[in-house]
Parts: sequence; C-alpha cells; structure tokens
Amino acid sequence: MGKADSHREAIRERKRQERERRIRDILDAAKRLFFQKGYQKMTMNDVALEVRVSKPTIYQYFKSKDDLFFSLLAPASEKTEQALERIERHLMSGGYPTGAALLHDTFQALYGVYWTDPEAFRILQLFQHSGMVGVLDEDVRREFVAKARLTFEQGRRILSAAMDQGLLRRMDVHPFNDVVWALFVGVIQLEDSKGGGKGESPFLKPTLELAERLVIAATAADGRPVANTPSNDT
Amino acid sequence: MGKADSHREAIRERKRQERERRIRDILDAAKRLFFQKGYQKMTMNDVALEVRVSKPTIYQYFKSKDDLFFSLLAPASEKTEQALERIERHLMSGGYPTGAALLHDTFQALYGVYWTDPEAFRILQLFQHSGMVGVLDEDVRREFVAKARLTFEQGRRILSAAMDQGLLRRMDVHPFNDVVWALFVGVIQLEDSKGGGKGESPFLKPTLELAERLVIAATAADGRPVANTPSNDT
DNA sequence: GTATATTTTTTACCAACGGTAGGGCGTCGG
DNA sequence: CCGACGCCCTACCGTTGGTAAAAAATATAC
Repeated sequence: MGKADSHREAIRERKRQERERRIRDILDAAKRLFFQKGYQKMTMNDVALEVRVSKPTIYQYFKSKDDLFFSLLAPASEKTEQALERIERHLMSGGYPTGAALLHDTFQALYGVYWTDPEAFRILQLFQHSGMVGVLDEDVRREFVAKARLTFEQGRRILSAAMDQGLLRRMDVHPFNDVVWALFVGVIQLEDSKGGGKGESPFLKPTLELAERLVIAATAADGRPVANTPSNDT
Repeated sequence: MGKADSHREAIRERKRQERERRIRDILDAAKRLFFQKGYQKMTMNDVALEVRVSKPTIYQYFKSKDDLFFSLLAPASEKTEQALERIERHLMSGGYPTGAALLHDTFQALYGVYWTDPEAFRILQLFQHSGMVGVLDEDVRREFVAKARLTFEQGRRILSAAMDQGLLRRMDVHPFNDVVWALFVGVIQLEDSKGGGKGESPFLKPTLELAERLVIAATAADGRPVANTPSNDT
C-alpha cells in the first residue's frame, strides 16, 4: 500500500517536473523571441512554433500574452530583491564605512542584474513605461505595481538606515530613492535605445559611472553635502 | 489669362488649407484618443470615427499608424529645440553668471515642455524606449533617431560652451549630457507610471527638484566640484 | 452647359493577430 | 479491460492595420 502510494506520488512528481520543464521551455523561447523581434512582433504562434507545440497549449500555462510576458520578469525581479537584501543586511551590520561605498554597491548590484539578464531588464522598463501600461490586462498591471512597490520600499529602507548611520545627508528619502532609480533606469534605457536594441552602446559604462559619481558627490555625507549644511565630522 | 491663373491658384490654396485643416483634425483626435486609451487600444477606426471620416482617408494623409503616432511628436520636439536654442543663445552672450543658473534653466525648459504637452512627452518616451522601437517601421524609426541626435548634439554644444566659460567642471560632455537627459526623462517616466497615467504623482516636483539640485551640486564649477578638487571661493 | 479628367472618399475586402471551443488522444486508476 | 481525467490539437472567432477598386465629388475644357 505504501508502495502504491509512493508510485502514485512518483508519477505526480514526474508530471510536475514535465510541467515545469514545459513552462521553462516556453519562457526560454519567449525570451529569445522577444529579444529578437520585440514585444509586438513576437506572436504567440512564433513561440508555439519554437517550442514545437500548438498555440492553445501555451494558453494552458499562461492566461494571456501579457501574462507570459510578465512571467519573464520573475528571475530578474528576484535577483534585484536578493541583491538589495544583501546590501541591507551588510548595511545593518555596520559593514559600510562610507555612503560612497553603499551607493557604489547599490549601483553595482543594479548593474549586475542588468548585466546577467539585459532582456529581463528591458521588459522591466517596458512595464514601467506609462504609455505601455495601458496595453496590459488590469490584473497583470496590478501584480507588477505591487512588486515594484515592494522594491521601492526596500530602497527607501536602505537609504533611511544609511542616513541614521550618518552615511548619507539627511533628506526626504522618497524623492531620493526615486532619483537613484530613475537615473539608473534612464541611463540604461537611453544607451539601450541608442544601440538600436542590438549592440551595447559604448557609452553605457562611462555614463553609468558618471551617474554614480554624481549621486555620490551630491549626497554622501562623507563627501561634499548637497547644500550648505556642513557635515559635523572633522 | 492672369485672372484664370489666379483663380486656379486660389483654388489650390483653398485645397491646401483644407488639407492642413484635415490633418490637424486627425492629429487632434489621435492625441485625444491616445491619451484616453493608450497606443494599442487606440485603433485607426476610432480615429476615423472621431474625425467622422473613413479609415482609408486617414491613410491618405499618414502612411501608417506609426507615422500618425510619430507626427504627434512634432510640436513638442520643436518646442524643445527652441527652448534649448534660447538657452544656447543666452549662454553664448555670456548671460549665465553660474553653472547652477544654466542647469536650472535647462531643467526648467525641459519641464516646461512637459508641462505644456505631457502627452507628447509621453509619446517621446515611448519612442525612446528600446522595446517599443522594435515596433516601428524602419523609416519612422530612422526619422526619430535623426531628430533625437540633433537634440543631443545641441545639448552637448551647450555643455561644452559652459565648460569653456568655466561654468561647469571639465568632463567628458557625452556621458554628462546623457546623464542629464536620462535623469530628467527617467524621473518623469517613473512618477508618471506611479500616477497610473492619469493624475500626476505628488512626488514629481520634489523629485525633479532634487534631481536638479543633485546635478548642480555635483557638476557646477561655481558650486562643489565632483571630485576632491577644492573650490577656491571662501 | 455638358462632357471629360482628376482628385478624394468610400465600400468591401485581405491577411494576421490574440484568444477560445470542442473534440481526439494517451495515460492513470481500478 | 474499462472508464475518467488531463493534456493537446484542429478549426474557428472577432478585431486589427492596411489596401484595391469602385464611386463620388470636384475641377477643367470645349
């Protein structure tokens, strides 16, 4: 009896694996095709053809094109979350001697996510784009907004804590966090669009570096403060 | 004979006016509908219905949906060009006492364009978006890229001249210009997407102000330089 | 004033898209 | 061996951007 049970269990397990495998295949194909052809020109038939499956099969696993598209975000989103979490832990344990070090790490973390998964990052931007948001199903949009809000709260927590530790100049965290995010995304997007979607712009790295230096110079309490408020250490 | 000629001429003139009028009507309707429904959900039939004309009539004046869409950019693009040109002239005549003043004016100019025509600005972002660019006809895309390049060259000219005048810290103009643009567009886009496309985010203004202060603090030669080079005032 | 040429607008249509209904097929449980 | 279940495919729908060709409106010539 235990034998029969475990047999059934094994079968269920295999099915689950097959299912996951199929989902992964679909996601892989979708990502490849999106990278090649863009959101619009990538059709569900293309994806189906690539996975050697018919269109309705895909609709078995994803309830719409938007949903499939949104699912491509998961890995990058998770990576971002983890990276920020690592930074937050490091910060909380007093691991950052200067605000510059913290900001450098933050930029590096974001850049790392982009580097390991540029396509996902582009999708992320696409979702963030207001003009595009109108395209999405309402529930897909809600899900995205919810996730974005979490990441932003995480960022604000980090900045807040850094200010408490005297690493960053005291200021309203909300716009500050927005500025950092907007700057990073804006630069990536700009250089990306210059490259025409294919080759990476040779200006990506220097521009990102300048952006980082700029933020550090203007906000790190250990550097030069943004206003006339003098820092009180030495 | 001159009479007959001028008659023909008058008729041609009237036709030209009617044609322009019709184009304006179409553009107006398209902009309204884009604002209401977004790029995807705004169909050519909708536009035609709004202008009380049939669909092929629109295709007489615009060769594709992308083209119609692109034409919505013209006013904002022109306004941006003019604003930057004004700034450049003022700069060339030595009208800016400090780099801060120049940068402030630049941000204000960009914000002014956004303020008078937020929809057009959104379209601009849409075009700049790499994921979206893949959607466009190749020639429409080329036209856009060409125009964007002009604006960027203008920006670099301004920054270069400002450095020559000692208003801004010497640095590579290319990434600097990119950073300013990316920061502005990024903030608008971010706050826009938070507002859900409708109401303006209450964080738009403070975030833009912070962004401006940040850039000024980090780059204005009359303020605090970005590196350890001490300023020699006071 | 009427017939002809030209331009403009429309009706009717196409291929392609995202998405769905309903039946066929293989697999699991008894 | 049989019925139930779940997965998958063929065939289809409504809608979209875009077009061909007729039709209508207008200008020109006599």
